[in-house]
Amino acid sequence: MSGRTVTIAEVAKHAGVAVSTVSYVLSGKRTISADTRRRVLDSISALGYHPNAGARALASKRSNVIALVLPLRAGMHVPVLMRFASAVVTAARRFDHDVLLLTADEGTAGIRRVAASALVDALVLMDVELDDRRVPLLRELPEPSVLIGFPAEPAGLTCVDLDFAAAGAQCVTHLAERGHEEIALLGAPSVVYDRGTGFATRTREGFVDALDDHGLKGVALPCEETFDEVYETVRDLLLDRPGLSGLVVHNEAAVGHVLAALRQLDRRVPHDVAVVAICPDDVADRAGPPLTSVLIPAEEVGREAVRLVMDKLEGRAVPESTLLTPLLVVRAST
Amino acid sequence: MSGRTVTIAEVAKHAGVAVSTVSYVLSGKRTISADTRRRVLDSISALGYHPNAGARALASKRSNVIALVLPLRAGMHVPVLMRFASAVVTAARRFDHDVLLLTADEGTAGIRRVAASALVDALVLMDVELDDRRVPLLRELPEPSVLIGFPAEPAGLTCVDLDFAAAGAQCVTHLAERGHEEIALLGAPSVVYDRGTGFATRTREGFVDALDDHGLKGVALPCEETFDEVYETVRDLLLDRPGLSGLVVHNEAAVGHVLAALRQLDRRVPHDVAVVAICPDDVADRAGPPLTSVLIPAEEVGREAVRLVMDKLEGRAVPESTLLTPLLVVRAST
DNA sequence: GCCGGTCGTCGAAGCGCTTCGACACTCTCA
DNA sequence: TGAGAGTGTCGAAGCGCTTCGACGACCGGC
Repeated sequence: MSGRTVTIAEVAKHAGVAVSTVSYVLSGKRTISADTRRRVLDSISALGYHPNAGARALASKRSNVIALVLPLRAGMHVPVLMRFASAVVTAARRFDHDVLLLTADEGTAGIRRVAASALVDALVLMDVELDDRRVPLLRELPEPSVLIGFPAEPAGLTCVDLDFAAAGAQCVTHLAERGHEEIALLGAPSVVYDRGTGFATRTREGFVDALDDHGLKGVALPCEETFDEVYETVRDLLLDRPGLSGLVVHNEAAVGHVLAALRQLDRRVPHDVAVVAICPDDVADRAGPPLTSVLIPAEEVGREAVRLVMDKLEGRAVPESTLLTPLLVVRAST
Repeated sequence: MSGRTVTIAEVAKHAGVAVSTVSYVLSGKRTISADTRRRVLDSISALGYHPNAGARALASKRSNVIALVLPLRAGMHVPVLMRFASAVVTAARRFDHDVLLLTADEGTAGIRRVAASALVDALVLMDVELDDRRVPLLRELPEPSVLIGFPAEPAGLTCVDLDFAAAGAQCVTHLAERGHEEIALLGAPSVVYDRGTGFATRTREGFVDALDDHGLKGVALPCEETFDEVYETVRDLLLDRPGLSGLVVHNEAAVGHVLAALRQLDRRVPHDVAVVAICPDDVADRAGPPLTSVLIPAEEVGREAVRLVMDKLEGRAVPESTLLTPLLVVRAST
């Protein structure tokens, strides 16, 4: 067992080989005979050896750590973000990497710091705005990076996300097929649009374009997150548009309030008003009634982001843009 | 500007001093004349020097990284957890440390790995269960650790949390003062109690004990998170206990559903039923109506956890148990 | 039976930093 | 005035690992 910390030299002595041989067994960068490998591996587990991360990073110029930059801004739905984050951590481990968590307090200085100090090999950035302050920095950084989300000018970057425009359009198509003729999109809080967060804007664009394509009447509105504000928004919407019979909700925090408001306004779902949500599956499932929804494939996006960043680390070419196809699941609300 | 990466040797040459002098300027571990310090600092910013994290860790046996172990289990309210996490990151930066994010997939192996490889100097663990598999490991690890939450047997560990028993009691006291005679606690989902998560259990104990102290009638129930289940729970509760006029809700995900259910059952808040929540301030504020609540001081807990872990790293003695006093804020619901 | 080519292993040179002991000064006080 | 006690700085020895070049041993081909 371990008294003190075990070094590669002790493993080498125990196995009766050179230090470099142990290193090559571990990295597989040179061929090693089956017999020697066995002995080394046995010594490693006998002594409980763990390579020292600092020494490894110093010698190899690779820390095997990637940064996850997660600003946690106002109006963002945290459980969704954490799905992405969690998926990134899990995927990174598959590539034998760990994840350093960076929040927004330091601004871009934190990114610069962890990159310049070689604390991390690469970066994954979340909650990307259309005009994101981090983007110019990424362009000049030698470390590879991947964005989850798209800025306004994504050329030269590597971005991955759900195709929110297609998601917005798919909701419209679904409601059109159900025979609805006038519908509305309740989107993110207005602060999120003001900030120019890509996914909110792109959903709205997809929604509006699809209205035209299907010849539907409709409107796209931002939607706040307190019950009272949601109630007012829904009430006014129904007053203004008596013909409205379908609602697309792209706001995880408000979706429960929307359903409560409809109940209070004596509209039955889906009989009087059909509701489609864009949200994670479990949020849709947990609502009353369970909601037809376009799911946000957080696990897949996170996994893909890590795959891309690893490809870049290995010097492989990657596409600038990766858009995942949305999938609409029909439940009780339409 | 930086072409390649700048080393301490280049800084030393540029400033006309020895490498060790630069190091001492940076660490402050030996006295350096004001003049020399100036020159070194100037060279550092002229060259854009950033110490290499790996080299530093190797030489000093300190990585300046702490692990944040965040399992994200079922039934936990993620936005609340992320407040803690975010507070930990911010506080760690104050001490010039970064945060490595560990999730549950690897189980205890991940903890062992990052500790043994000296990737991290210390650990902060969240979402602690009464009988937590990580606890025995922590006891044998040479690296210091702090738990956010309390296991059943916290002796020998360092734990910090809101005093949930006091929080539960404080809600009862508040309702008693308002003249309520029969009340109920709607707590976490039953899976959380089954798992033996400390905070849920301790709130319930504080609640039940306080009922006795104040001579109130009452009951403590788990509470699921879908609207339909919440609705049934609330409806049955009101049927079974016609005299019930106060509700304590300790479940961030259900609190909106509880209010919606009460509306649907034609009970006005606070006129027919008073509601006190135990949740973050903004959740309480955003509800309809805004809720009297005991706030969960996530920022303070996170900050305190980091302070404790830094004290332990410096070899200072720390209390085994740190309980933060709950604070009840009166809003429109009582 | 000798030559070139693999294969498997070794030794040593760093990677960029911290830290220890040494040393030259300058003060202070007997 | 000289011993003793600071100051401020330097040089060198690692920290534990990866990687490069070297070098036997062994192989097949002619």
